[in-house]
Amino acid sequence: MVELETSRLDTVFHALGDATRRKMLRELADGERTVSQLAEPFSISLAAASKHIKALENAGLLRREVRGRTHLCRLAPGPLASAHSWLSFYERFWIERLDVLERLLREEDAKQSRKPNKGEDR
Amino acid sequence: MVELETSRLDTVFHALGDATRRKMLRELADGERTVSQLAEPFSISLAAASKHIKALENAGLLRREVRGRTHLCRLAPGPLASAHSWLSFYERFWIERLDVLERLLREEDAKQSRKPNKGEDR
DNA sequence: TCTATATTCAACCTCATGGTTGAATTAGAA
DNA sequence: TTCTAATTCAACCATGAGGTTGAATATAGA
Repeated sequence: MVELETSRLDTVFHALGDATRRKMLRELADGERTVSQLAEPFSISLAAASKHIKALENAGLLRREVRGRTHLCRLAPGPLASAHSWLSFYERFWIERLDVLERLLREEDAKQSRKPNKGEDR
Repeated sequence: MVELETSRLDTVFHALGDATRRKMLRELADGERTVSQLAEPFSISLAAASKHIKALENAGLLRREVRGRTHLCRLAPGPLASAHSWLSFYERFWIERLDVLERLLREEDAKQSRKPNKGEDR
């Protein structure tokens, strides 16, 4: 039970580490899709697409409702929120870097305005 | 050149899809570490740890500075920001769900306060 | 210069992944 | 009932990932 969270993040990030699956998620963001609709944009077999969909389902990123012979898939955003919040821990690092960048630009700016305008009209 | 961004996300999410590497990043969040320092908490060979570190480096998540015979590693947050912002696109979906949850709880609450206090003193 | 330390390299093993194809399953439609 | 459509299953293949061990490389220190 202790490592359940960890392994969930494993499967989520693993699922996201494939462009095909990310595109499928993007598609699901626009609404429900059947398996064949999700497979259509890709030049892979239906069986391959079915495996990708199962990977998303295992990661908890997709829920399916079987309606007769078609499977209706929809986005399940929970694990995306988890991944997002995992990443948020590191937010201070990139914000810090943006701050440094901004400071440097400001200094450049100050230096420029102290100099006589050199070759720029307007 | 077109698919360069996509493949970068591939390697980033792939790198994050392994608990060992995530723990290494977490360690780097506390400061610079050498290769052996990063490897120390894990019961794997140094060569294996070296491969993990290379995976992080390939994903752009880690920069290394060779200082004599030791390699100083530090966190490179840029790709984390990219992954974070990729996920942010889906933010509305989980926020939506939280809103629904909140509404349901509020309704439950209202129902409760309309009822006579049933078995709760205070 | 010699030795010990930090790290990578190369070769190898095992298992998972992503793909294929053809058959099986299940449900709509005729 | 029979045909067709939607999907999965099973078997297979090639490749890559993560692990090992032992040798190679390069630098620090005596």
